[in-house]
Amino acid sequence: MKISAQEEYGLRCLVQLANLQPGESLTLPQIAEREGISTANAGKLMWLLNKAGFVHSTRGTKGGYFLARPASEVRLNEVIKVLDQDVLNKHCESYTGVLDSCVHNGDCGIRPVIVGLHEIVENALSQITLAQLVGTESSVDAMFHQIKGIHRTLEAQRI
Amino acid sequence: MKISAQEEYGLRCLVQLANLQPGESLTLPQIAEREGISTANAGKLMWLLNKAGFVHSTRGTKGGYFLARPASEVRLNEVIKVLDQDVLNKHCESYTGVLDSCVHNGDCGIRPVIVGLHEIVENALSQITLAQLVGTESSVDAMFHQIKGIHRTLEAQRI
DNA sequence: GCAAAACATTATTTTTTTGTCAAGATTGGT
DNA sequence: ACCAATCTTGACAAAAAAATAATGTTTTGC
Repeated sequence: MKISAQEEYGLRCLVQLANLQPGESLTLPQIAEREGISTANAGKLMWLLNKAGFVHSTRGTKGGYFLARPASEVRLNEVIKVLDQDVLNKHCESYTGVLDSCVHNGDCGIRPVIVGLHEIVENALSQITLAQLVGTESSVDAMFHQIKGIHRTLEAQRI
Repeated sequence: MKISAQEEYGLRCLVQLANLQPGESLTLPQIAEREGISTANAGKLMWLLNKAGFVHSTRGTKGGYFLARPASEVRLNEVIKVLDQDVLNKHCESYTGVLDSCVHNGDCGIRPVIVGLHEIVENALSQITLAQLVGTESSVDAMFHQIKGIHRTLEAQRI
């Protein structure tokens, strides 16, 4: 179970733009160099993010990329959704009524697990905005710490 | 972000064994047929699970696979860990001190996100046992429902 | 003891995912 | 107008993951 390379590096590139001052922008070579990936690869990621409306780009000599929306209004679950098909795969889409051809219709014991994980991850990511990832001091650690504490509580109650 | 095919089908095969009565076992062709995968593929999954000590197998005409431990003592995070390398990838292993070659050392804004998701998913899976997945009525839905409710509470508090 | 049924293990092929290349299009500066 | 820097986009190559094939080993029943 993992974050795909596209998801991870796409998100990293966005964070770079979130760290810019108003009016600044970054070129593809600049972005690529900082992430240790090729310019071509960065280009594809930025193209996805551009198409989805997260960034704007200008061509020409003084061109580059910059955020299309304030960092505080960009939630991570939306970003991830664009960089890959979905936050979690849903092999059992019949659970949500989309697909009926799954061999596990009827008695699929693990379907609730897959769907439940999907919603937990989506929920956690939806609570994080790009703005929380700028600079070195992030408020993300605190949030995850609190969520983990709650999980421990659940466990103690033997749900 | 997704569960790999190996993780999903391996877990499904285990659930099949968890649904057996004491003394019963299932052959590879039986397991494969119920999951809609090839016998060879099921064989590899069961080999992994066997090597990790989750199942036992007997050869010969009356052979087959059965659980090596009570279903109530098998937690899903352990199963997933065996079927893939880890519950979530850790591109930034320098965070835990394992790898220092990551280009993002020093100012990696998304590292807490990756590590935090890792722990959330691991934590959720550790609360589910194979026993909770037998039959049609599972207690997993209820657990996830409660966790999701807590996430909503967090959101309301604007963590 | 022999044959059939079943698991064990390694190698190969296929598919999917990632990453790269190259040609085109747009802008800014001179 | 031209050139250089930049983004855009489709085709292609490499790597990883998944699935299959093939060969070997063990056990049961006769």
